[in-house]
Amino acid sequence: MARSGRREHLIHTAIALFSEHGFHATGVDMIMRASGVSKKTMYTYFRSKEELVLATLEVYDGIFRQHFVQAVENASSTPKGNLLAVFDVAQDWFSEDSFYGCMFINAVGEYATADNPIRKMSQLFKARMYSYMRQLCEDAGAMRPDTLAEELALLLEGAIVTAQVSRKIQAAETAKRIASKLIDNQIQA
Amino acid sequence: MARSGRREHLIHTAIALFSEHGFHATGVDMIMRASGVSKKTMYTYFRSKEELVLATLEVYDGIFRQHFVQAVENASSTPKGNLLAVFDVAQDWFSEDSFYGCMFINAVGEYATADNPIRKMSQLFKARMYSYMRQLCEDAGAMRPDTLAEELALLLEGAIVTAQVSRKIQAAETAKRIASKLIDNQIQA
DNA sequence: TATCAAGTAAACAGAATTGTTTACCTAGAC
DNA sequence: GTCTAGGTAAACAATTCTGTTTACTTGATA
Repeated sequence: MARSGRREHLIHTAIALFSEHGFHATGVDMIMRASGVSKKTMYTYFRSKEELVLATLEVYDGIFRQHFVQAVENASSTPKGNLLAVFDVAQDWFSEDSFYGCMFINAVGEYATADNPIRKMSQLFKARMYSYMRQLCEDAGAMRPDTLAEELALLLEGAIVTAQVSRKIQAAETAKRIASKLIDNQIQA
Repeated sequence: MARSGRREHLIHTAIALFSEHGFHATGVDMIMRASGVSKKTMYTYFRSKEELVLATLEVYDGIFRQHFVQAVENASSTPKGNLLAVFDVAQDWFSEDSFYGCMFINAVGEYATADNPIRKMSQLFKARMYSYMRQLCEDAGAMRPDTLAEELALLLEGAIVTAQVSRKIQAAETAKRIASKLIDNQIQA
């Protein structure tokens, strides 16, 4: 098959393997064998492992946020409901068998130097998530949407890491409970 | 020198290198060269790299928590003040040049499988931090110390990751502001 | 001073890493 | 059917990784 779906297939395999085993621990051989693609083909689509990592993160950014936004919007039709739904969606995420924390947080743990493009991409992802949440805050009529979004984003990060490290799925509920108070403080019913 | 400080020296070097570069990306050669110790000596103190990683995390657990508790206790003499000081101490930590996030969170990103001893050690560290904070909550006369400690621990995790990934030192202040409300809700002045 | 434990430096081994090259195959376009 | 783009499988290269071994050095001690 001369189908160009190979690149996407490689990336989807890479998402799964990088998530589970980390970036340095996942060799290109592993990815190439798992996706049933020859090494030569892999290196025609990606000039280096770093390029593959970057492409993987970029695609995953799109997939994750699209899914996230979709799920939040499905859960509620009011802006305030959406803000709370963020944490319900998070809980569903934490409950997945293939939950290994946030891929971008993990990436920064492995590529920490300030100028590293992988690091930068992770930072960008977080900035985009913040942007989305800030918009929700604004739509919900928050008095200080910037502040509220910062707070809710921080709660989400805390829940993710707690679920990942301490295996506490209910961290999502904890975060939601706090979020609820913060939201009520800024939005009059 | 037949001094047995070599083991400690190796571990301290390892703490710095693992923090900055991650675990898989840091080879034993790097650690051994950086600490001016021959490879043979290194392998007499640690039977494998995994053993070195585990010893490093164990020592760092002690160092970090001792420093943390000390700093919190120095900052305030009242239990309630201690609870808030947690986030001031965190901000100082985030401001260090050598801040690369929480070593244990990063470790779980690289060693994710449930039964991995490195993973377990990270989980234990978080449990110990929680214990400490729970004790502070109890001492401060919180109505539900378990709940409050869970909330504050989650806020701390969120601040750590936000400071690490998004380079927002002020995440500590954001967390502190939220913490302050939660504490006041559970403790009558 | 002779001894000995503990260390260094460096070679070595074997596996695994990223990346390249070579020889072969195979489905479609013509 | 033939040609060809694009693929596979596998060998190859160069480096790096963990871990071992060997030969030499040094400092404390009896």
